[in-house]
Amino acid sequence: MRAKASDGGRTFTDLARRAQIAQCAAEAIAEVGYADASMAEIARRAGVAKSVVSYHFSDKEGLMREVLSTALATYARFMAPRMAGAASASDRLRAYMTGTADYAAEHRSLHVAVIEIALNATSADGRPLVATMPLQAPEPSVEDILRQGQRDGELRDFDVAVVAGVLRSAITHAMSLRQRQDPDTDLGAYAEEVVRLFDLGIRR
Amino acid sequence: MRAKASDGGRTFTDLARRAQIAQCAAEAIAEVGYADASMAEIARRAGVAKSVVSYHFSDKEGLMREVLSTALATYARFMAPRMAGAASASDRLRAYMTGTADYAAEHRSLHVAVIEIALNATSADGRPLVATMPLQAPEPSVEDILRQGQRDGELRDFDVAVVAGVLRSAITHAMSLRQRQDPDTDLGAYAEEVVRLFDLGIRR
Amino acid sequence: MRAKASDGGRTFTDLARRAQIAQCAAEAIAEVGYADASMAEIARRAGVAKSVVSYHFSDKEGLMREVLSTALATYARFMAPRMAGAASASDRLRAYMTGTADYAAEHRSLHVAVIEIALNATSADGRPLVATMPLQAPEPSVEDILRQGQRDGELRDFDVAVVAGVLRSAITHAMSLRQRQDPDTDLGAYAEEVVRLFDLGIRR
Amino acid sequence: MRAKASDGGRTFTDLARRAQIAQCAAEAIAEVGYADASMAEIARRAGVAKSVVSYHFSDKEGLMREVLSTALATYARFMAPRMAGAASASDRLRAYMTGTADYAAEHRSLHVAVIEIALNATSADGRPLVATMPLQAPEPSVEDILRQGQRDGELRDFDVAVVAGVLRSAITHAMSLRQRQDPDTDLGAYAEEVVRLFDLGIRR
DNA sequence: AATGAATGAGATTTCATTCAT
DNA sequence: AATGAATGAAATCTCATTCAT
Repeated sequence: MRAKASDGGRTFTDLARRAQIAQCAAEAIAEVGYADASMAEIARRAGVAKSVVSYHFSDKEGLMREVLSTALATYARFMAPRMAGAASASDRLRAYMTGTADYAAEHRSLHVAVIEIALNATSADGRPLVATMPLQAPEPSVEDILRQGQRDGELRDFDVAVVAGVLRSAITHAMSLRQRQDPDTDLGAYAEEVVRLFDLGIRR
Repeated sequence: MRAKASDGGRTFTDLARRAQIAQCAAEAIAEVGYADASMAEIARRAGVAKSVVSYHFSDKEGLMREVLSTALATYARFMAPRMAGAASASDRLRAYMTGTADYAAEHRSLHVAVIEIALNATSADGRPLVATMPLQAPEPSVEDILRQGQRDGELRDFDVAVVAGVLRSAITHAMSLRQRQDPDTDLGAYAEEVVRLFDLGIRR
Repeated sequence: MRAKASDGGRTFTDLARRAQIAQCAAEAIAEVGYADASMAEIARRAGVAKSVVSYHFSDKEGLMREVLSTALATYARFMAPRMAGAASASDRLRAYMTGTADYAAEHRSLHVAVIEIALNATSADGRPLVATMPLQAPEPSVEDILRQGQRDGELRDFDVAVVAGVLRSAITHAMSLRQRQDPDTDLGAYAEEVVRLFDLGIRR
Repeated sequence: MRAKASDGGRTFTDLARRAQIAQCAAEAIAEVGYADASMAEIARRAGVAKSVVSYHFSDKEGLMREVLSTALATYARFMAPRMAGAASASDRLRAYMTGTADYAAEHRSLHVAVIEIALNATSADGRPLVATMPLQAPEPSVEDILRQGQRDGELRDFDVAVVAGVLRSAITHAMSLRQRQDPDTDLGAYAEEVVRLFDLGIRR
């Protein structure tokens, strides 16, 4: 009898292949964009036949879900220790932003791929793929942090939904665009700049 | 002999058709997303045959370029009077942001289409389409305004490229996402919130 | 402006192509069976590219529907005059059987194709294709004729559904099988034999 | 040394596996139809890996041949005692028909599977699979019975091939269709109806 | 004896584009 | 100026089959 992993009765080699293919998918998406990251292109990068991808994933949708959940898990593992020490809202926001920037630098393709998938991938029913996934944010959301800061009197009064959206886009889209324009961008410096901007913009 | 317009030796009817098709393309993209805005879908909305679109534009890339330049021209015409009265950097930024929000409300499909095209359209060589276009911002860019503000001592010291990028993404991607999540979003209020955020964040 | 036919705003050439493709589809199905009558095979027989078939029919399902309705219309046109003169139940049954045999001889591929499609084609939802079509039998069904004969005292008492099913299968499957086993079968003689069998079997 | 069975040098376990897989294949075909009874589906129902099926059968054609010969043997074993007591042609036909109906009720999937395979399965050369098999009817065929009845003066004069075909289709296709339309059909009553029909139709 | 993994062939369908009229 | 018709390329997915273990 073969050794089975805990996940859904899959073997280790199966899990390894899945991980490898998901990784190649992320790289393909990050490099050529979601639209051009076809199953054929992904297979090519993984050095396997197209049908191997279909063998390991029921669907393209299934593959994208794997990329997303891999990325989310990686992100959660990456962020947990960085968020742990922070108590005040501004400390937590700083941890969130610098941490995410570090993550983007270290896992560039995962980070870009998630953005691309979130923007483009649709489920079979036509709805955005992310809308059909239980994307439990691994820790307190940006909205939660901001609300806490307002309750504690640390942050001024503002529309949480708006500021959270702007903050998130600063650390995702805007950062990604910046990096695309200038591949040598220092993401650490970028994050520091954004931290300062928001610190001044929302503190009491 | 036919009447010719100044633009590239095209007749007036030709120009009218091109404009009509570009408009329909923008609406299609805004409504169903770049990926699903096929030439067939665009032609359907314009009430013409697919081949008519190909007749008026060398290829899909050409059509997208037209949408972009149309949008840019419209935007420039829309913004010019609103930027005219503003002198200080913060006034100009306020004019830029509230103006853009008004523009997004009034020319929803053009605004969304530009974002979609910028994110998704690729040139034949695989590079993003916008990277191959001389997208001269019609008037002083956000970067210019910020730099001026720093020179005048009105704004504190910060990395202009970073802040400009964040500011732009706040008024484009983030606003667009917000509108998608909550279609009833009051864009005027959104802009005011963002104006305040950046005012506090970058003033001296 | 092009000449348009009455049917759904289609041009004459369009209708001609559709008819040609449907004909080739019927021939392909009759010759190699439903399973092996792929879109590629059908296109090959029609001497056009695969995509031409897709151009004229939304779906494979759409093509099969066309084959069915073409066959039904042809069959109705073929049978109408033959059923017209018959009054008594046995005359009508004779007309039905000899007529259908003649039809099968004259329109072999249509006849076989309908049987194949009825047995094999499934709609998108998995249900048999024929179940989703309003297959209005062109004239009184076999069931109706049998019931009439019983009412008139011309036919003995029996289960109409059972006998109708056997009779229909005699003139479709059984005849088709017979023809496959012996391609030189005289369908007229076949029909006469079946007419006599049922005449004796169900008369009062 | 392993115990070998007489059949083709196969071990008992081998034969058991083959029988189990063939049984599952029949069930799959009867339930989802020939087209959807893929090797994967069959393996799934047998609770083994796809490759196990390929291991025990040279190819899909081989598996179908096994299903057919299993069905034939089962049918022969089922019918033998029922045919044994019958002497006259009409008694034998009655035994044939009621016996087959009982068989269809008792071995539903085998019965349906055989019909499906006969209609759909093709050999590598494109010809129907059944055409390439020596389908020796295990005992006196319908044709034989009819001929005997004519010789004995019990049955009238008719084309044996035609009537045999119709009779067979009545008890196979027509019955199967009837059962599909109305799953609660009483097959015994169905057979009785058909027995009477043919009794009247062919007796002297 | 069994099987997980891999694969090539082929199915249907979509799309941008071309061409004769 | 317009368009119906056609087309090749490519996308996703399924399937029977093979092979190393």
